[in-house]
Amino acid sequence: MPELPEVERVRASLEPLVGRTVVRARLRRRDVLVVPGDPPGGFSRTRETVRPKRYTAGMLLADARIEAVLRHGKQLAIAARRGAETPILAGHLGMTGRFLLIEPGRRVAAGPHVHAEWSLDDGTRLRFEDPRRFGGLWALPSRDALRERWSVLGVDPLAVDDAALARALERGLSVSRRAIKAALLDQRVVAGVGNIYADESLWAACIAPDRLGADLAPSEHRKLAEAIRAILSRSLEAGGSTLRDYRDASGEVGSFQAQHAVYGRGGFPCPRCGATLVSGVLGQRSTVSCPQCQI
DNA sequence: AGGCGATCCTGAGGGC
DNA sequence: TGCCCTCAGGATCGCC
Repeated sequence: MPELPEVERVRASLEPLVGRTVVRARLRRRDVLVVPGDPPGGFSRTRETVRPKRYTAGMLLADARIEAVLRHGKQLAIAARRGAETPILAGHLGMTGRFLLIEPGRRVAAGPHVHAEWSLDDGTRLRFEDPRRFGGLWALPSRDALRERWSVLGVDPLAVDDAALARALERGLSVSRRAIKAALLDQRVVAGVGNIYADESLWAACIAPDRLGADLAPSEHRKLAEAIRAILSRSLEAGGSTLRDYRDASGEVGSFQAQHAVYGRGGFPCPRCGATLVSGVLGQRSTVSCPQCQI
Protein backbone atom coordinates (compact mmCIF):
# COMPACT_ATOMS: atom_id res chain seq x y z
CA MET A 1 0.00 0.00 0.00
CA PRO A 2 2.05 2.91 -1.14
CA GLU A 3 1.57 5.97 1.04
CA LEU A 4 3.55 9.19 1.02
CA PRO A 5 7.01 7.74 1.80
CA GLU A 6 6.67 5.05 -0.84
CA VAL A 7 5.26 7.43 -3.45
CA GLU A 8 8.05 9.90 -2.76
CA ARG A 9 10.64 7.14 -3.32
CA VAL A 10 8.95 6.30 -6.59
CA ARG A 11 9.02 9.98 -7.56
CA ALA A 12 12.71 10.25 -6.74
CA SER A 13 13.54 7.06 -8.63
CA LEU A 14 11.79 8.50 -11.71
CA GLU A 15 14.02 11.60 -11.68
CA PRO A 16 16.31 10.16 -14.41
CA LEU A 17 13.41 10.77 -16.81
CA VAL A 18 13.87 14.54 -16.58
CA GLY A 19 15.37 15.88 -19.79
CA ARG A 20 14.43 12.79 -21.81
CA THR A 21 12.02 12.84 -24.72
CA VAL A 22 9.31 10.21 -25.12
CA VAL A 23 9.73 8.58 -28.53
CA ARG A 24 6.97 6.01 -28.18
CA ALA A 25 4.01 5.55 -25.84
CA ARG A 26 1.66 2.63 -25.83
CA LEU A 27 -1.50 2.01 -23.84
CA ARG A 28 -2.40 -1.63 -23.38
CA ARG A 29 -5.49 -1.18 -21.24
CA ARG A 30 -7.69 1.77 -22.11
CA ASP A 31 -9.50 1.71 -18.75
CA VAL A 32 -6.45 2.61 -16.65
CA LEU A 33 -6.27 6.02 -18.37
CA VAL A 34 -8.66 8.89 -17.72
CA VAL A 35 -8.63 11.49 -20.50
CA PRO A 36 -10.38 14.88 -20.70
CA GLY A 37 -14.09 14.25 -21.22
CA ASP A 38 -14.13 10.96 -19.31
CA PRO A 39 -16.14 10.73 -16.07
CA PRO A 40 -13.85 11.84 -13.20
CA GLY A 41 -13.30 8.35 -11.82
CA GLY A 42 -12.71 6.85 -15.26
CA PHE A 43 -15.32 5.39 -17.57
CA SER A 44 -14.82 1.84 -16.35
CA ARG A 45 -16.02 2.79 -12.88
CA THR A 46 -19.37 4.16 -14.02
CA ARG A 47 -22.33 1.86 -13.95
CA GLU A 48 -23.87 3.17 -17.14
CA THR A 49 -22.28 2.32 -20.46
CA VAL A 50 -19.98 5.11 -21.45
CA ARG A 51 -18.24 5.10 -24.78
CA PRO A 52 -14.53 5.63 -24.18
CA LYS A 53 -13.25 8.91 -25.51
CA ARG A 54 -10.53 8.71 -28.10
CA TYR A 55 -7.09 8.94 -26.69
CA THR A 56 -3.92 9.80 -28.50
CA ALA A 57 -0.34 8.77 -27.83
CA GLY A 58 0.23 12.48 -27.21
CA MET A 59 -1.88 12.22 -24.06
CA LEU A 60 0.71 9.70 -22.85
CA LEU A 61 3.41 12.33 -23.58
CA ALA A 62 4.58 10.97 -26.95
CA ASP A 63 7.05 13.40 -28.59
CA ALA A 64 7.19 15.48 -25.43
CA ARG A 65 10.25 16.29 -23.34
CA ILE A 66 9.93 15.48 -19.64
CA GLU A 67 10.58 18.51 -17.45
CA ALA A 68 9.73 17.36 -13.94
CA VAL A 69 8.44 14.47 -11.85
CA LEU A 70 6.11 15.86 -9.18
CA ARG A 71 4.27 14.54 -6.13
CA HIS A 72 1.49 15.82 -3.90
CA GLY A 73 0.40 13.44 -1.18
CA LYS A 74 0.12 10.05 -2.87
CA GLN A 75 -0.36 11.57 -6.31
CA LEU A 76 2.39 11.56 -8.92
CA ALA A 77 2.71 13.63 -12.08
CA ILE A 78 5.10 13.72 -15.02
CA ALA A 79 5.20 17.23 -16.44
CA ALA A 80 6.35 17.59 -20.04
CA ARG A 81 6.66 20.06 -22.89
CA ARG A 82 5.85 19.66 -26.57
CA GLY A 83 6.33 22.95 -28.36
CA ALA A 84 3.91 25.38 -26.76
CA GLU A 85 1.99 22.60 -25.03
CA THR A 86 2.68 21.45 -21.47
CA PRO A 87 0.98 18.07 -21.21
CA ILE A 88 0.88 16.28 -17.86
CA LEU A 89 0.52 12.63 -17.08
CA ALA A 90 -0.72 12.21 -13.53
CA GLY A 91 -0.69 8.86 -11.80
CA HIS A 92 -1.91 7.14 -8.66
CA LEU A 93 -0.51 3.79 -7.53
CA GLY A 94 -3.62 2.64 -5.67
CA MET A 95 -2.59 -0.50 -3.80
CA THR A 96 -0.51 -2.44 -6.24
CA GLY A 97 0.54 0.11 -8.86
CA ARG A 98 4.21 0.27 -9.91
CA PHE A 99 6.33 2.28 -12.27
CA LEU A 100 9.35 0.40 -13.52
CA LEU A 101 12.35 2.00 -15.21
CA ILE A 102 14.28 -0.34 -17.50
CA GLU A 103 17.80 0.72 -18.46
CA PRO A 104 18.82 0.63 -22.13
CA GLY A 105 19.61 -2.87 -23.32
CA ARG A 106 18.22 -4.60 -20.23
CA ARG A 107 15.47 -7.14 -20.78
CA VAL A 108 12.74 -7.53 -18.20
CA ALA A 109 9.90 -9.95 -18.89
CA ALA A 110 6.55 -8.17 -18.91
CA GLY A 111 3.96 -9.66 -16.57
CA PRO A 112 0.29 -9.84 -17.41
CA HIS A 113 -0.54 -6.46 -15.84
CA VAL A 114 1.59 -4.00 -17.78
CA HIS A 115 -1.00 -1.40 -18.74
CA ALA A 116 1.20 1.27 -20.35
CA GLU A 117 4.74 1.43 -21.75
CA TRP A 118 7.00 4.23 -22.87
CA SER A 119 10.29 4.36 -24.77
CA LEU A 120 12.65 7.30 -24.31
CA ASP A 121 15.21 8.85 -26.57
CA ASP A 122 18.15 7.27 -24.72
CA GLY A 123 16.70 3.76 -24.95
CA THR A 124 15.31 3.72 -21.42
CA ARG A 125 11.86 2.21 -21.11
CA LEU A 126 9.16 2.89 -18.53
CA ARG A 127 6.27 0.63 -17.58
CA PHE A 128 3.16 1.16 -15.53
CA GLU A 129 1.75 -2.02 -14.05
CA ASP A 130 -1.05 -2.52 -11.58
CA PRO A 131 -2.58 -5.98 -11.02
CA ARG A 132 -5.51 -4.79 -8.93
CA ARG A 133 -6.09 -1.65 -10.95
CA PHE A 134 -7.00 0.57 -8.00
CA GLY A 135 -4.46 2.97 -9.40
CA GLY A 136 -4.54 4.73 -12.73
CA LEU A 137 -3.26 7.40 -15.07
CA TRP A 138 -4.79 10.80 -15.85
CA ALA A 139 -3.96 12.74 -19.01
CA LEU A 140 -4.13 16.46 -18.30
CA PRO A 141 -3.67 19.28 -20.80
CA SER A 142 -1.75 21.74 -18.65
CA ARG A 143 -0.13 22.61 -15.36
CA ASP A 144 -3.29 24.54 -14.47
CA ALA A 145 -5.31 21.36 -14.87
CA LEU A 146 -2.88 19.60 -12.52
CA ARG A 147 -3.13 22.43 -10.00
CA GLU A 148 -6.90 22.13 -10.12
CA ARG A 149 -6.77 18.38 -9.67
CA TRP A 150 -4.46 18.76 -6.69
CA SER A 151 -6.23 21.76 -5.16
CA VAL A 152 -8.60 19.52 -3.18
CA LEU A 153 -5.72 17.82 -1.37
CA GLY A 154 -4.87 18.72 2.21
CA VAL A 155 -1.59 19.77 3.78
CA ASP A 156 1.64 17.88 3.24
CA PRO A 157 2.21 15.55 6.21
CA LEU A 158 5.94 16.25 6.22
CA ALA A 159 5.15 19.91 6.90
CA VAL A 160 2.00 19.60 9.02
CA ASP A 161 1.94 21.49 12.33
CA ASP A 162 -0.64 21.72 15.08
CA ALA A 163 -2.31 24.81 13.62
CA ALA A 164 -2.67 23.27 10.17
CA LEU A 165 -3.96 20.02 11.62
CA ALA A 166 -6.49 21.81 13.83
CA ARG A 167 -7.67 23.89 10.86
CA ALA A 168 -8.11 20.80 8.71
CA LEU A 169 -10.03 18.96 11.41
CA GLU A 170 -12.29 21.90 12.11
CA ARG A 171 -13.02 22.70 8.49
CA GLY A 172 -16.75 21.88 8.38
CA LEU A 173 -18.60 19.20 10.26
CA SER A 174 -17.73 16.57 7.71
CA VAL A 175 -14.20 16.35 8.83
CA SER A 176 -14.59 16.82 12.55
CA ARG A 177 -17.69 14.75 13.37
CA ARG A 178 -16.05 11.48 12.69
CA ALA A 179 -13.29 9.33 14.10
CA ILE A 180 -9.83 10.87 13.92
CA LYS A 181 -8.57 7.82 12.03
CA ALA A 182 -11.23 8.28 9.33
CA ALA A 183 -10.29 11.98 9.11
CA LEU A 184 -6.60 11.12 8.70
CA LEU A 185 -7.42 8.79 5.80
CA ASP A 186 -9.30 11.63 4.05
CA GLN A 187 -6.81 13.10 1.57
CA ARG A 188 -8.50 16.51 1.89
CA VAL A 189 -7.29 16.68 5.51
CA VAL A 190 -3.70 15.45 5.29
CA ALA A 191 -2.56 14.39 1.83
CA GLY A 192 -0.48 11.24 1.84
CA VAL A 193 -1.41 9.41 5.04
CA GLY A 194 -2.94 5.97 4.48
CA ASN A 195 -3.92 3.05 6.67
CA ILE A 196 -0.44 2.10 7.88
CA TYR A 197 0.77 5.55 8.87
CA ALA A 198 -2.60 6.58 10.32
CA ASP A 199 -2.39 3.71 12.81
CA GLU A 200 1.30 4.30 13.49
CA SER A 201 0.83 8.05 14.03
CA LEU A 202 -2.14 7.66 16.36
CA TRP A 203 -0.21 5.13 18.41
CA ALA A 204 2.84 7.41 18.60
CA ALA A 205 0.61 10.29 19.75
CA CYS A 206 -1.21 8.08 22.31
CA ILE A 207 -4.59 8.91 20.74
CA ALA A 208 -7.31 6.27 20.33
CA PRO A 209 -8.35 5.93 16.67
CA ASP A 210 -12.07 6.19 17.41
CA ARG A 211 -11.85 9.56 19.14
CA LEU A 212 -13.88 12.23 17.32
CA GLY A 213 -11.62 14.55 15.36
CA ALA A 214 -13.41 17.58 16.76
CA ASP A 215 -12.73 16.47 20.33
CA LEU A 216 -8.94 16.57 20.18
CA ALA A 217 -7.31 19.01 22.58
CA PRO A 218 -4.74 21.53 21.31
CA SER A 219 -1.99 19.51 23.00
CA GLU A 220 -3.16 16.47 21.06
CA HIS A 221 -3.08 18.38 17.76
CA ARG A 222 0.54 19.12 18.53
CA LYS A 223 1.40 15.55 19.48
CA LEU A 224 -0.37 14.12 16.45
CA ALA A 225 1.22 16.59 14.02
CA GLU A 226 4.65 15.78 15.49
CA ALA A 227 3.95 12.05 15.23
CA ILE A 228 2.88 12.27 11.58
CA ARG A 229 5.96 14.27 10.62
CA ALA A 230 8.35 12.03 12.57
CA ILE A 231 6.95 8.72 11.35
CA LEU A 232 6.70 9.73 7.71
CA SER A 233 10.19 11.16 7.63
CA ARG A 234 11.65 8.09 9.38
CA SER A 235 9.85 5.86 6.89
CA LEU A 236 11.14 7.97 4.02
CA GLU A 237 14.69 7.47 5.27
CA ALA A 238 14.11 3.72 5.49
CA GLY A 239 12.86 3.63 1.91
CA GLY A 240 9.20 3.21 2.88
CA SER A 241 7.40 0.06 3.98
CA THR A 242 7.45 -2.98 1.72
CA LEU A 243 4.74 -5.42 2.77
CA ARG A 244 4.05 -7.26 -0.45
CA ASP A 245 4.05 -5.31 -3.64
CA TYR A 246 5.81 -2.04 -3.10
CA ARG A 247 9.00 -1.37 -5.08
CA ASP A 248 10.36 1.91 -6.35
CA ALA A 249 10.97 2.40 -10.07
CA SER A 250 14.42 0.79 -9.75
CA GLY A 251 12.94 -2.27 -8.05
CA GLU A 252 14.25 -1.36 -4.59
CA VAL A 253 12.24 -2.37 -1.51
CA GLY A 254 11.78 -0.40 1.73
CA SER A 255 12.50 -1.56 5.26
CA PHE A 256 10.30 0.60 7.51
CA GLN A 257 7.88 -2.31 8.06
CA ALA A 258 10.43 -3.60 10.62
CA GLN A 259 9.73 -0.47 12.69
CA HIS A 260 5.92 -0.72 12.65
CA ALA A 261 4.66 -0.52 16.22
CA VAL A 262 1.04 -1.50 15.62
CA TYR A 263 0.21 -2.09 11.94
CA GLY A 264 -0.16 -5.82 11.37
CA ARG A 265 0.64 -6.52 15.03
CA GLY A 266 -2.80 -7.17 16.49
CA GLY A 267 -2.59 -9.68 19.39
CA PHE A 268 1.06 -8.86 20.03
CA PRO A 269 2.25 -6.73 22.96
CA CYS A 270 2.30 -2.96 22.71
CA PRO A 271 5.96 -1.90 22.35
CA ARG A 272 5.32 0.93 24.84
CA CYS A 273 3.24 -0.57 27.65
CA GLY A 274 3.09 -4.29 26.93
CA ALA A 275 -0.72 -4.52 26.77
CA THR A 276 -2.12 -6.72 24.00
CA LEU A 277 -2.73 -4.73 20.82
CA VAL A 278 -6.31 -4.89 19.59
CA SER A 279 -7.29 -5.06 15.93
CA GLY A 280 -10.67 -4.09 14.61
CA VAL A 281 -12.31 -2.23 11.76
CA LEU A 282 -12.72 1.54 11.64
CA GLY A 283 -13.63 3.57 8.60
CA GLN A 284 -13.81 0.25 6.71
CA ARG A 285 -10.12 -0.27 7.33
CA SER A 286 -8.33 -2.73 9.56
CA THR A 287 -7.17 -0.79 12.58
CA VAL A 288 -4.71 -1.79 15.29
CA SER A 289 -4.26 0.14 18.50
CA CYS A 290 -3.27 -0.22 22.14
CA PRO A 291 -6.33 -0.24 24.42
CA GLN A 292 -4.22 0.85 27.38
CA CYS A 293 -1.97 3.69 26.32
CA GLN A 294 -3.99 5.17 23.43
CA ILE A 295 -6.72 7.22 25.10
C1' DA B 1 -24.67 18.48 3.30
C1' DG B 2 -22.06 15.29 5.34
C1' DG B 3 -21.21 10.58 6.65
C1' DC B 4 -21.04 6.01 5.65
C1' DG B 5 -21.70 1.55 3.09
C1' DA B 6 -20.89 -0.72 -1.29
C1' DT B 7 -17.89 -1.29 -4.98
C1' DC B 8 -13.96 -2.13 -8.04
C1' DC B 9 -9.89 -6.14 -8.59
C1' DT B 10 -6.39 -9.90 -8.09
C1' DG B 11 -3.00 -12.48 -5.56
C1' DA B 12 -1.37 -14.01 -1.17
C1' DG B 13 -1.96 -17.04 2.35
C1' DG B 14 -4.46 -20.09 5.48
C1' DG B 15 -7.02 -24.26 6.08
C1' DC B 16 -8.16 -28.81 4.97
C1' DT C 1 0.32 -31.02 -2.96
C1' DG C 2 -3.42 -28.58 -4.48
C1' DC C 3 -7.66 -26.37 -4.28
C1' DC C 4 -10.87 -23.13 -2.33
C1' DC C 5 -12.08 -19.49 0.48
C1' DT C 6 -11.19 -15.14 2.71
C1' DC C 7 -9.09 -10.94 3.01
C1' DA C 8 -6.51 -6.71 1.94
C1' DG C 9 -7.40 -1.83 0.67
C1' DG C 10 -7.69 3.88 -1.97
C1' DA C 11 -10.93 6.41 -3.79
C1' DT C 12 -15.41 7.17 -5.73
C1' DC C 13 -20.34 6.63 -6.13
C1' DG C 14 -24.83 6.68 -4.29
C1' DC C 15 -27.99 6.48 -0.64
C1' DC C 16 -29.75 8.12 3.78
